[in-house]
Amino acid sequence: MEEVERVRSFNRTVTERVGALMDSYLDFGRPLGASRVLWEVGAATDVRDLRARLSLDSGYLSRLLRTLEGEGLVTVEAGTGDRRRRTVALTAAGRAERARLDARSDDLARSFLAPLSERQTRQLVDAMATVERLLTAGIVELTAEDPAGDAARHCLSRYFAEIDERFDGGFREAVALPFDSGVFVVARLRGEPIGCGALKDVTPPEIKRMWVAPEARGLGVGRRILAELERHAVEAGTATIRLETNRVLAEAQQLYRSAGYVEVEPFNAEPYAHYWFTKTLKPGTSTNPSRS
Amino acid sequence: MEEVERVRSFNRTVTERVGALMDSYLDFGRPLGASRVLWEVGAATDVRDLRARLSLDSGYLSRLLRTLEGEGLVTVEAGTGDRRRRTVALTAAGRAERARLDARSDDLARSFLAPLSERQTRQLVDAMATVERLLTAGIVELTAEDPAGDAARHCLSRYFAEIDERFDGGFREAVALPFDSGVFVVARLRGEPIGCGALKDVTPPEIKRMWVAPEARGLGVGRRILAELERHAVEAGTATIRLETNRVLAEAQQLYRSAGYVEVEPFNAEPYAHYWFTKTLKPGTSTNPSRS
DNA sequence: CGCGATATCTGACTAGAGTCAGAGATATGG
DNA sequence: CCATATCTCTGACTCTAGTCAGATATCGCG
Repeated sequence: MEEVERVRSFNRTVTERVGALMDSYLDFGRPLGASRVLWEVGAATDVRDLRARLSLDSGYLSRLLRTLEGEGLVTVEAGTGDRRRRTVALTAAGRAERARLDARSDDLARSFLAPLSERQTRQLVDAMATVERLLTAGIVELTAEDPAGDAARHCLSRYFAEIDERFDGGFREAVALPFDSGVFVVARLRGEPIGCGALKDVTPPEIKRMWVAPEARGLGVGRRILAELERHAVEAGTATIRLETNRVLAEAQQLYRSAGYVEVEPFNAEPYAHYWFTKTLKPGTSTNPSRS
Repeated sequence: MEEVERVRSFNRTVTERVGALMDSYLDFGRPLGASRVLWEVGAATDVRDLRARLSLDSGYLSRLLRTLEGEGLVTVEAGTGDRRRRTVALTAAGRAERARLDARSDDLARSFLAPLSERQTRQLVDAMATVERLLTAGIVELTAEDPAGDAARHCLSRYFAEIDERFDGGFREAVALPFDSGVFVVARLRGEPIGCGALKDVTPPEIKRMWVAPEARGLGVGRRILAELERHAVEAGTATIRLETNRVLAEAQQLYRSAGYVEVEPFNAEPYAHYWFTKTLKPGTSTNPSRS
């Protein structure tokens, strides 16, 4: 079967089958909207946050909350501090109802697995993980952004925290060679920044600050950031690109080697580096060519 | 991640992602119901069939057809023969609209694949095929039915037609040893019979008429039918079960061998058989134990 | 305090999706 | 030919989901 046909067939089958799950899932004599709210309230939440998370109209949400309040499942009270914002909390009955919803959802997930042999179960679960991972990978977006912006600073602080933990002897930004100017690329998943990378505009340009959030690893985001930075370098007319890395970052070295970087003698005095790499760029070639 | 949690996570991610596809898919300024009808009409169809396929209320479907008729996309005419039944057909405009729908659906399937590398595309497509196959396998139902019933006769006629084509020298039912009485199991997928198998009540009992529709192969249906027949044999207190098969049915032999059947000398005069198998049943054991 | 911004709520409205009870035309068995 | 069943259609209705325009309360700031 051809690829596109395969995807369409998957969509049909899965929406039908999972749709059936969702139908039962919501079948608590309560509209779907109300169930979704009940689910999302979880711990006490601001109405404002709820609205953002479920992207509901304020009037609509208000009415849904009135319904749930009427059923004695939630309480809505003016928040502490700002008394315009109101806080929703589950009552005991609400928590019980939410637990029922949870159990029901478990049951229905189990109903997918029940008719299968153990081997088939393993296959299905593995394949589901792969599909989920790759569908998620597909919606990661890369943008060149201001390195001083919120998203960039957020990524950098998580990056520095991580390497401070992983490097032998920790990491202090002031000691490392800086990324001061050049291109800064941020990867986002559903708006949330989940990775970054920089191309420092020295001659030849250097890759710096490559990082992918732990929860987004395995999606090929690092490879895409690298390819994007290389593209910028090629556009700027560069023939060579360089980078250095620490010995504990095994996964990064693996990425660089498989992307065609070769190890060279140290070309700078980066105190946190153990390996130095270089790659000769051919115009029109990149690590992960986009397809037509 | 635990299996059930994995399935739930898959459901969330996929419904969100594929749901987005469906939203655009239906976004033709036309309600979803109308699009679904437009899609299903395809070649000319009885209104009655359409209703069954989409499981719509007759009044509702009637109204949807009026809408499409108003847009000049379909024609509804009294059928030939029975003039109560009406026949729906696409007009030229309707076919064009359907082609647009089709192209749009292709585009959106492609949008899933576009950001992925070739290797990732292959992985995704493979994993989707696996998920689809195993989710479908999960809704196959086995029931013991009257061997003279519609479903059984339907399976048997397809079975005989298939082996008539595959056997060297064809197959004639009158020449073969009969299945006259015993248990007849039918496998159904969404109500459609897609496989069968029989347990002839001789001593020891014999497996006969094992068949799975080509479109349902690879779902483990044969194995389940076999296990079900063995279960019946065990319940009837039998220690041994026998069967014979033709040399061209390689996949069947593979199934029998992997299910613990061992080849023995011919025990009957079945003219279409080349191999004879037997298996000793242990109470409480089956080929594909159901899980708690 | 007054002003503009923010957060929530209420009322009025729309559209989609579907149900249900007949009505009317047509078939089929006796 | 008649009674009964079948098929489709129309009209009247419900429920869910969601939008939009204010009304009201509260906050932060000058």
